[in-house]
Amino acid sequence: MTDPRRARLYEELSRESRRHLAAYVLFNQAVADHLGLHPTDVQCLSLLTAEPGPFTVRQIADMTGLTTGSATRLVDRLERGGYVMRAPDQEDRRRVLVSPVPARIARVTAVWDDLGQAWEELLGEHTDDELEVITRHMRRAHDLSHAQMERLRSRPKPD
Amino acid sequence: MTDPRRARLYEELSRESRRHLAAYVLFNQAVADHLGLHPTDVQCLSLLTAEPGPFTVRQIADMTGLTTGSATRLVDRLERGGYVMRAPDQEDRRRVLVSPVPARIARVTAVWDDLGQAWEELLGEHTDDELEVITRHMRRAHDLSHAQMERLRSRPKPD
DNA sequence: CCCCAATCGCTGCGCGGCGCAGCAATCCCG
DNA sequence: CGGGATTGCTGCGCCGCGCAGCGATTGGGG
Repeated sequence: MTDPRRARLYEELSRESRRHLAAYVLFNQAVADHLGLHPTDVQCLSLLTAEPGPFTVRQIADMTGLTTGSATRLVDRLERGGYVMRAPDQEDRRRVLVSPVPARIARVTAVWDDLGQAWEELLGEHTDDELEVITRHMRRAHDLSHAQMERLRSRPKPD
Repeated sequence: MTDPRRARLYEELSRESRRHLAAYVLFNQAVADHLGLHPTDVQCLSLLTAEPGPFTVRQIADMTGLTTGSATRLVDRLERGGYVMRAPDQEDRRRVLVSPVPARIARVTAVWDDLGQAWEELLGEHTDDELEVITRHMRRAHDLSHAQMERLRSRPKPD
């Protein structure tokens, strides 16, 4: 059951995961400082560009974990900065479709691409199989985090 | 050079990484809400428990990316909540050593351990080699993020 | 031995992101 | 056609955060 070697592997992965995530938070903050934005804004742009298609304000709120009110303010900032555009949805006139502005977004992706090369060097040392293993783990970790988060939200708080 | 299959693997890993990181941020926030803390506080506790030994306020500031002033306030909150203890450093009386309070920290780790089981199930489907691949990737990604962050900080801002 | 620069942690101050509650507009369904 | 649900927006207050400055302490150079 508790193979000490496996336990050690788990422990180490846990540790590295925390450090990795902490580093990401710091890195995200550095990018935000560099661009004169807020970490939330950069995070939002990352999500907007990760998947295609315009998003509604509500979708952005759900993705970032803020309320619709704060999401409105977030889109306000991004729109004022020229990073996104608002457009009314003809199908449902209550909705507002938010689309990234490629020309402006390029300033952000330029920072990412700058590291992209270093990233590719890092990934280049992996075989196809290894990359798939990592990717699969990411996806499953994402699904698990998501499920646990929802479970956590629908549970009575201690205190 | 640009093997389309490799390019697709990179693309997919990039996408999953973003989603994974976004999910972590949301999950971290959910944990914070659940405990009545702030995401920063939870993040700090995660780092405090990831590595042993007391930390100075400055170390905490560096780890979390905030200023020493904000780190002081952070430690204030954690101390008021009973999660950490302050202790003067005899060797250097300017410093203050911050140590986690295990009994109180247990409330946080309890939340994590609750998912720990699901995590082990997830990890259990991997072979030892695969786990090492993932761990190694995490570590190298951490190192790269850290290096890129420092490079980003010591560079002139656009605008 | 003393003096001065550097470091550490703490504290007012103001900014601004955020949640909350309420709003009008719009859609959906009976 | 009417009532409830949904969407996005807006005051309001809270509070985390960076900034600048403070005293205390340390280490090093003259």
